[in-house]
Amino acid sequence: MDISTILDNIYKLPEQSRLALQNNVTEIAFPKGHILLKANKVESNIYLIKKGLVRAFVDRDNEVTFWFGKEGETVLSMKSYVEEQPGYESIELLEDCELYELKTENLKKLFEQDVHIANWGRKFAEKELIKTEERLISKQFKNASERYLELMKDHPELLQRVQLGHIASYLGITQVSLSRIRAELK
Amino acid sequence: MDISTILDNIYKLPEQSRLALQNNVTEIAFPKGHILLKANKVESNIYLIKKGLVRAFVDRDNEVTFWFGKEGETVLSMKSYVEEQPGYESIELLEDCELYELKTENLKKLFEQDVHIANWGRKFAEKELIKTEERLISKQFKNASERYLELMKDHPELLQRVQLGHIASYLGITQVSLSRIRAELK
DNA sequence: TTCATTTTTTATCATTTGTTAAATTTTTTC
DNA sequence: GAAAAAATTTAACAAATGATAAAAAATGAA
Repeated sequence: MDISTILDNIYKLPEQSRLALQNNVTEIAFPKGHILLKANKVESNIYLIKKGLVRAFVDRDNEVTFWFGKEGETVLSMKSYVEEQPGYESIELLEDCELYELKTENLKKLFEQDVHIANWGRKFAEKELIKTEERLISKQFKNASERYLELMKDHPELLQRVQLGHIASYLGITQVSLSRIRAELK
Repeated sequence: MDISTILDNIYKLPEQSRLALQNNVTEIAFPKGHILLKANKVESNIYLIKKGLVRAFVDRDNEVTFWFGKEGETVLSMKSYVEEQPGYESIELLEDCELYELKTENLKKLFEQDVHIANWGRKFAEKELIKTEERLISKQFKNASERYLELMKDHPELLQRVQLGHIASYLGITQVSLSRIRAELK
């Protein structure tokens, strides 16, 4: 996926602003299994996914996956990005990935200088906010089985690309529960 | 709570930009029980809470409260604000409220014209996003009892101001479950 | 391919949360 | 302040999900 397509999908930018952003982007690739961002660390880059799949997870006694990112999506340590504080999540590559890397520091300078880029950043946060809020509501309304069916409907490709343990974690249930649910649906 | 304090708490604005925002704000009051924003409707205003308490809820077969807003917080129909589409939530006043009203249309013009205000809007969305993401993670890590204790710790005043049925809904459990949890904690 | 490792499923039992109904307490209204 | 209404708690049982262990299936390495 092309960098200009990714940027414009978030918010359509005037050519000049989009180029200003693109000029700060470098391409980089990592293999499956690589840890791109680490929890409890102030991260200084964000990434846009050109190709591949990643997951965000929090690791306390057990490990909880709470986000998947694929082509066109933005990978960042939310607390680092917003508050310049150590983040709660780690990002692991679930497939070999090609990424566009962008230094948070440079992005923040652009936010101050260019109203279009500031609005691009605003739209990015707003869209993520809606997605997160909808998931929170879905979690409160629906049982595990309904959430699984919803995920199958909205993101069927994830079922092909992600192992079920991570899917279960994302749905907020154990892998054993997910197996049971899948068996009941047959 | 003063409008300039509320605005600056989200993101410190230069005097001129802050005044541009303030000039678009009008004060308005509604009594407890009033429905400020309605689900399935494109809402054209957002509100900043000067005084009082509100809840956001989704109403399908049962009613789920997923957000409380108090002094200094921003009330909006997220889908209306971001996508100009009918929102999923209604907002009910849990106390008599004094509000600052701001037309979304005017705010969006300011976003295009003033880079500081655009960054104010960006920061607002980013901060809400972190709060929402932390709640989603909390819901996946913690059981009902732990979430109740967390709420008591982080927002003890809510327990005084909100009836337990709404708290239970916010925690994602039934009122009966919450009563049981409270009894066990004694 | 074959063996080892990892992932997924199945089974059993324990725990948590939901449902319904009734009792109790608190709040509101007259 | 008394009666009515609303909110909260308690109780008993049902349903959903978790925990643990073992079996089966899929994947990866030699």
